[in-house]
Amino acid sequence: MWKEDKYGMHDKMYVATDCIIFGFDDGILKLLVFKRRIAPQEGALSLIGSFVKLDESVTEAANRVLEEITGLQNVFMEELKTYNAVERDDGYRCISIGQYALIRIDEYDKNLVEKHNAIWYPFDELPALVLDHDQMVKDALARLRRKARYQPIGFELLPEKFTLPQLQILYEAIYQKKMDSRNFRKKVLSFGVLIKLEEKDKSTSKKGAFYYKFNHEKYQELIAKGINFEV
Amino acid sequence: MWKEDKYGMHDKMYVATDCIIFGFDDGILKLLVFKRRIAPQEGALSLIGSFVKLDESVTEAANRVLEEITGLQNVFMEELKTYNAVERDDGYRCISIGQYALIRIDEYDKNLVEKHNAIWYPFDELPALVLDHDQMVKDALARLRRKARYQPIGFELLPEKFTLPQLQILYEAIYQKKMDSRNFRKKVLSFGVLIKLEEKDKSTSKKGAFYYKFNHEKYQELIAKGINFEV
DNA sequence: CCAAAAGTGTTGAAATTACACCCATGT
DNA sequence: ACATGGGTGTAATTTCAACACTTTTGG
Repeated sequence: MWKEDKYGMHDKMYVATDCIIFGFDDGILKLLVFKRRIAPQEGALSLIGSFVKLDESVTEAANRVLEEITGLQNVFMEELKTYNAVERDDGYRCISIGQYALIRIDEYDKNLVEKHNAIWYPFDELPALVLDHDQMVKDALARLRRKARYQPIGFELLPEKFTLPQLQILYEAIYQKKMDSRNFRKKVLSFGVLIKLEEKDKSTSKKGAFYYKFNHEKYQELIAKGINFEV
Repeated sequence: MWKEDKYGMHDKMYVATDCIIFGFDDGILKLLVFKRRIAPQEGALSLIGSFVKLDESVTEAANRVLEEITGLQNVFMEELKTYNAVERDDGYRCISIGQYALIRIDEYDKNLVEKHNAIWYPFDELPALVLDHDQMVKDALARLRRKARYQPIGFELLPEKFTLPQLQILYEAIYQKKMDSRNFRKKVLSFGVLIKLEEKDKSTSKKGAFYYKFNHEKYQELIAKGINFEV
């Protein structure tokens, strides 16, 4: 099943990956969690995860579960850190690699999510999760906040077309503080990675707000030059 | 040997950790690498690492090898990322967790280092390393640069007592660029986490430079308040 | 007395913050 | 006509970057 094992004298263990899946909906940051249907811990909430198989990388494993549950591919996902305490899992020695993902909540497949007993929870209503998953969520949120300072990853959480008020609300949700709309616009537009569209979103006001989209090419250029995207 | 294994149907693999060990000596950033004494790849250079045992955490494993080779405990060490490509190691499926460490090069145990066939290499003379260890070094350096921007980890590389010119040379080595000494001092001192000592270091000039030490308590206070240490 | 490194202030530019009103439109 | 959210500019403050000379002292 696998090639010769030259390290036979050493210990092997399970390697798992757990996904901290962020979404943004209705002005609120949400997390996709999973309600166990079977014992042990039936009904308990956990992150979505999987054991890593011998013939897949950790990233592949995470993408596999993510697609199973949301139907989405090519989601923004990044390694957070490993959770490797000896006693973290009472099944057997198992380390888990936390990965956080940002998904566009308008794109995921509702049926799949329901079928897998997964639920979007607003962050501030999040109940306790199994094992060390609470810590993972805490770490992921801290990472998201830090990361959003120097890379415009906020866009990963928004639909293809979004308005500046939406973007601002997202950043306010991430940082948990109000921002000044004039300064926010000035800053965001100064990066030069937003393309203003003709179309307006009239769903939240009479006047309507212009849609923008993210200019990925321009962004790559700037990253290459080492530009700082702090908001 | 271990409690009941409830996950028997899943794959197990080796988990290793590799340490990217930074030192600072003679105004130069250096890396501690290890020359293999036995086949395969006799004479090849690699990072210092170990398999993780069932009864130790990854951090414990890394501290274990680090102490074995340098004699040091309580070294600054932090997880970098995992290296988990399916084919990264030709021995067997094995993921490695990279950890980078900063050590005070005046404190390590020279005899131990020699005994283990380890060598301090200046960064810009570093030859190729085995497996994906080159990538690990590259990632670690990038992380060090980023991290040094918002946390004063530079101090971890210096002796207990250090002078401002030394500190500046270190930062210049990390960022590979000259800095203005007036601006550098102004900035560093403005953080308020340095304590000026009476004593002077006369080893590099007739006039002598005042020693400083790092105020850990004050630093913790500031971290708690969320202060930014960008240099 | 002089070479060599340590130490020190000021000024202009740039970035950041604070702040308040008009606009467009569906009802 | 009015309520609602969208959109805009300016002035004060703070931060950052550039810049050159004096001090100390061992040899």
